[in-house]
Amino acid sequence: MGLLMVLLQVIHYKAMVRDIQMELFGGIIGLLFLVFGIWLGMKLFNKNTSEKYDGSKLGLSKREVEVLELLAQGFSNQEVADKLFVSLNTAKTHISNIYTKLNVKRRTQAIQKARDLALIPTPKG
Amino acid sequence: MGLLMVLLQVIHYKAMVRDIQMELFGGIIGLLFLVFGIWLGMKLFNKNTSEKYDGSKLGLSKREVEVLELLAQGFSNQEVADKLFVSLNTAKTHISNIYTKLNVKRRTQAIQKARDLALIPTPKG
DNA sequence: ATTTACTTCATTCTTTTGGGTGATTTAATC
DNA sequence: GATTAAATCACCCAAAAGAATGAAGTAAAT
Repeated sequence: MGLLMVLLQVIHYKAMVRDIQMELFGGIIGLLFLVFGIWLGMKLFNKNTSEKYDGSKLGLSKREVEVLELLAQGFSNQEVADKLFVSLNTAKTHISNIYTKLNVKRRTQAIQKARDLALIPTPKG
Repeated sequence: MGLLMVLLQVIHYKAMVRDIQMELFGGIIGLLFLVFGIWLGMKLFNKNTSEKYDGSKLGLSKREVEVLELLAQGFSNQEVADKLFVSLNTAKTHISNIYTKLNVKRRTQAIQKARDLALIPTPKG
């Protein structure tokens, strides 16, 4: 009878341990699903947060590519300046240099060319 | 001894049932995390996926869509006017009306929105 | 016939954009 | 230490773009 009691105790103990493991396991699974969900959400609805676009071929600096992306998002010179925390003059200088390097005359053309050269993300993907 | 065997069988059975329930529970939790993750991913990486628009046409006239296409090709107001054989003033009027109807402030935004609404062909596909 | 929508053009005015030049600072490189 | 590339900002000027009007002709629909 004592042996039986011990046996039952052991079974009970193992069940408890498994419960804890189960909770841990469930938590990990949950986390994995969370990560996967975020990744999936990103893929499905992405606007490409961070991917490097190489402007080196055309001598575009990283700052200029940055400006280019803002132009492509439809911002005015002043808005670009604000978003980069620089003066309007600075923004205009960057933009002018971009036009020269891309060999275009207007911002709409610059946006087109930048997209065409894959210097900036495309609207859809 | 027979009673003991039965007892063990019952315990084992209950553990199995609980295992199944656990798996179900874990699956549900996983799904919830998945949904939450997707939602989070959407929130984090989506910048206005789609904006509800009135009708499919938004009240844009044939001529206005024509102007829109030229804008999207990077032409200046004067160039648009020339291509349509109208005066600069007329082109500007059309363009202004387009901005009003599309509810935008700049031509770059108009181009974007027009593409987004598939009012004009996209550069790629 | 009257209304309605579209297209056309004009004027006036303000804002934005673009071109050109030059200067300063900083970081990296030689 | 000198050179170089970036990034920053300023000033001036001209052109383009945009906002807000009004108006006139035309074609289609009611």
